[in-house]
Amino acid sequence: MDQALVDELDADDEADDHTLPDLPNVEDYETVRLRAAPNPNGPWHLGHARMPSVIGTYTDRYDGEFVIRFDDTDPETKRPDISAYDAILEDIEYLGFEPDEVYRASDRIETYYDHARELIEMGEAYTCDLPAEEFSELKREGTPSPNRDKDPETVLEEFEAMVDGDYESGEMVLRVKTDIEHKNPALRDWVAFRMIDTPHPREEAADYRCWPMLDFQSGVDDHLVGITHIIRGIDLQDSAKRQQFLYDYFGWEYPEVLHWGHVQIDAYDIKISTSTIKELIDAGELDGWDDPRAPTLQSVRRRGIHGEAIVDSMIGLGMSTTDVDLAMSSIYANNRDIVDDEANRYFLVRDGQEIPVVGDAKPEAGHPPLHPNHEDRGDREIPVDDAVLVEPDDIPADGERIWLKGYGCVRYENDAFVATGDDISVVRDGDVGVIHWAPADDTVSVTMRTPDGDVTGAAEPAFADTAVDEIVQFERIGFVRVDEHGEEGSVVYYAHP
RNA sequence: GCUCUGAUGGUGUAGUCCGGCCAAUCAUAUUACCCUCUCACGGUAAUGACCGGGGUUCAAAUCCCCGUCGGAGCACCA
Repeated sequence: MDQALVDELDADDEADDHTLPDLPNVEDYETVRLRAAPNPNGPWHLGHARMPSVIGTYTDRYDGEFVIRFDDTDPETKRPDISAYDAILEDIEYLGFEPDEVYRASDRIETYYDHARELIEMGEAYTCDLPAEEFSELKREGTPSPNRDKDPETVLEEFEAMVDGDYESGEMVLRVKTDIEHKNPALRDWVAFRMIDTPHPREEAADYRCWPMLDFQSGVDDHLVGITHIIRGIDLQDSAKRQQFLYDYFGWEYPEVLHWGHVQIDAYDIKISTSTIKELIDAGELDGWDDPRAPTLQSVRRRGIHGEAIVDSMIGLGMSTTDVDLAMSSIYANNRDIVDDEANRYFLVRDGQEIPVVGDAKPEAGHPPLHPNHEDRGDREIPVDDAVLVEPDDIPADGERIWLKGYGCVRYENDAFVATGDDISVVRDGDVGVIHWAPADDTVSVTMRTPDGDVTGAAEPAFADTAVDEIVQFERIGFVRVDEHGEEGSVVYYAHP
């Protein structure tokens, strides 16, 4: 490799490195450790890809470590879906990252209990049996709960009763003492543990009734697991401030923390939320998480979009705290970059109209190339017997010529194509348009599943040679992923133009 | 009501900390043209933005103030 090329590559690397801002104070830590903390309530939608994309990119940059922690501490309202744990890990793998460690909060309940006990002994937490609305009222006016001054022994006793499941849901909580007059009401004496009657779906955790809230669980874990930088959404803006009280009591250093806004994706009719998608699947309006109409990672994966294309787009969003709209066209452009060179070309005729081909100048077959930029890959062979299929919109006016790509020029006369014998110069001169086509016989029937619904068509015979999982381009239509070659025909998933 | 937080073209982003090199970067999008037996790829060009108003300054996207608009939290959700 010559020096100029090396320099150029280095320059490229550098440019890539700086698409995301540097993390703060990385030099203060031996190893940068980042975590994604998903709630496993379903497979991921497109928006979820941002966290692993950014974290994975940072871990690569700093040679750090990537931790996944399932924050599955609400068996009821955010009930985990038992199959989602693996589905999410697969989604991460699809995006091209491999977590160094995987935790489940529901495995670590005893640890949270231990820290709660410690906190109680320090006198910094109290059990509170006030109904939620009543406490909320007091909090608004900055009045402490009457339970706030209980002595630690009583608190500990009552907390152990919580742990033992002696209370019903709603009867008792453990609150962290913060500052009941804090100017930000969101920080006043927040709940650390509450009772939940519904058993956790994971067998290992099914016996617990006393569950930590996110701010407690996540705060304790981030420290214990050695997270150096926390990246999270603006919905958790106040979390760090809440958890800071905990860190102060325990004498811990709070990790660096960054926030970002929400991501919306254009181009989908469906609302991008796990629960909405789940409802649509349950109602039978979507075939599953990988339905091409679903805004999920499983869906775009099946459509042949590389995880890398998604990661690139996510990185392009940067780290701003404002809400952002991600255009699918950005993902498509990235993907086209990746697949165009490799994707061989084929013809698919949708809604084909059969038109006889006549004339002495009629070739026996068409031979379009597999790839216009790679002659070495050779040609396809499309035999023509008596007729071809073309798309209705492509049929020229009576008396006009059209070029059947890879085959030759024909004139449309009396509902038939008459071979003219013209050479390619008629196309180069701009007199004649070029269209794709298929033979009338021997085609492969194809169902193309798209985000806008299914389309059927007939593909040229050579399409049968493609492999399942291969990305090909149907000329003048777009890129598709071959999903299945079945008895009834083939199924492809449409990626993008 | 209280508390955070933000605002650069259609979209995303750089620049904002440390004012001048910013008549504002890059990508995407759209539109033309070139290339081409695809409406792909590649190439060229065009389009298009500093939320508003004051102030400080020789000089403001950048600093200050006031508005406007947006997002978030004040859950026994994550």
